[in-house]
Amino acid sequence: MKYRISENVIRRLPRYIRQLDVLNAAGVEKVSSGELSLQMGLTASQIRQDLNCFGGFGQQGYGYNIIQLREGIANALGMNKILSAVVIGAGNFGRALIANFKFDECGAELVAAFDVSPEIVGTSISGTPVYHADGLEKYLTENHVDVAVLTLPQSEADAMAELLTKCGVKGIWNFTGMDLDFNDEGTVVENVHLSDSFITMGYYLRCTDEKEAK
Amino acid sequence: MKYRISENVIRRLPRYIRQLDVLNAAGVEKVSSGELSLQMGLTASQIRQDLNCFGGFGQQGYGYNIIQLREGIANALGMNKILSAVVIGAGNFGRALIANFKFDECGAELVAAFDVSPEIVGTSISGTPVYHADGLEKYLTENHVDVAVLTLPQSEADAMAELLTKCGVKGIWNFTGMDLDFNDEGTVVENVHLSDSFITMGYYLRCTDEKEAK
DNA sequence: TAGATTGTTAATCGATTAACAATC
DNA sequence: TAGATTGTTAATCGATTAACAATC
Repeated sequence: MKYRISENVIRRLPRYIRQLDVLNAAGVEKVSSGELSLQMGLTASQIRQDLNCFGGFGQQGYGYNIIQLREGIANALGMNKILSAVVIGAGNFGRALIANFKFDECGAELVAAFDVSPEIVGTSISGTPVYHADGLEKYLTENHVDVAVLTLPQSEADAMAELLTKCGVKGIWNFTGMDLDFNDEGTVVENVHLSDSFITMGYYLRCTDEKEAK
Repeated sequence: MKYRISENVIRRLPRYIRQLDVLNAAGVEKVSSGELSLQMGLTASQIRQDLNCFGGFGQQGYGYNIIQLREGIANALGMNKILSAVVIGAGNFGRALIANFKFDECGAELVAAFDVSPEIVGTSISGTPVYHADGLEKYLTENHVDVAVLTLPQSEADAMAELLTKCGVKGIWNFTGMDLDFNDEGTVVENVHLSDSFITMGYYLRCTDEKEAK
């Protein structure tokens, strides 16, 4: 870590990892910033700048070794330090994440889910036990949990966020559709707004249509 | 539309809409850029710049009328022109979107879902009929579909994307976790990478921890 | 009118791109 | 060595912020 790395750079790092994984799976061993730039739609300059925020992953005249670079970026992101995670709210969306989201590929381990519905409390989803939300506080004091995935109704989001921070949860992956802001605390909140994503797509889509209509 | 509006601005517009909805629900009638800036963690300057990409929504000495501004932004985003959408792949994730995603609040209407699993083909999920994927091409030629929500395995993503563009689908909301790039076509692709979001959160989380450890 | 707040221009800041010397 | 490509500095570009005149 040189000095402050901009959020733009950080948010590009997972993309590099994905592309490197694709190349690696294809049996490629090395890649140059020029090649990567074509594959990813970035400039070679930007790629070299980004990667140099961390350290000399490359080698002049050769390029970047894919496995080494992949590992370097993952380390820079801290992905080698596994985070424990719980899902709170096992509705449609929560269950989809439990069943399909690759926590392990993101440097995390899903250890439990919590809900209030008697139909699923006590069951397990894809190997993850579902406990009653009443026992959450006790669970959090007895087990170290880094991240909570919030997939419950907005009406309960604020109270839950408070409980979580109180119990030492340091990250909230927030799917409630309602921004949670803890500006001055040590809690990291990642607000996911799928609707924003859809609406933005709609905007560009309608733009394109207009252009074509002319 | 003045000239080219930057993507940064466009991606902030849905956030404004959300905040305005919160204020409106609370019975508030007007808001100033200064108030909004505090609520949203932006600068008042930036808010005024953003809103002026479109037109004089505000009134000097008064601020912005919430309902009017809300409508103005929605119009700028084209949300009044309803898009028809289909979900392709009704696995856990697809079903969660069908059941829970508010297409109508995003200027769209979900008209059908497609899958191959005999257990769900022929059923309907939250009022959305699920058809067999074999009939997709025919369906698309007979019904105008603007947007396809892609929630199927990566292995099928490329072929499906090709079919969709061939049949005139203009937007792909891509949840496959694999980037689809149609640089030089009229198709708009919005790649959603939940893993990128999680990994980024993890990075900031671990940073915070390190700082606190000192 | 006086006060408030916008719309808009100018200044600053940061991010991206270009260039090139270092070096494998 | 000659060629390729990085690491890094300098130049450019765009986005954010500050300032203030216009005006409700």
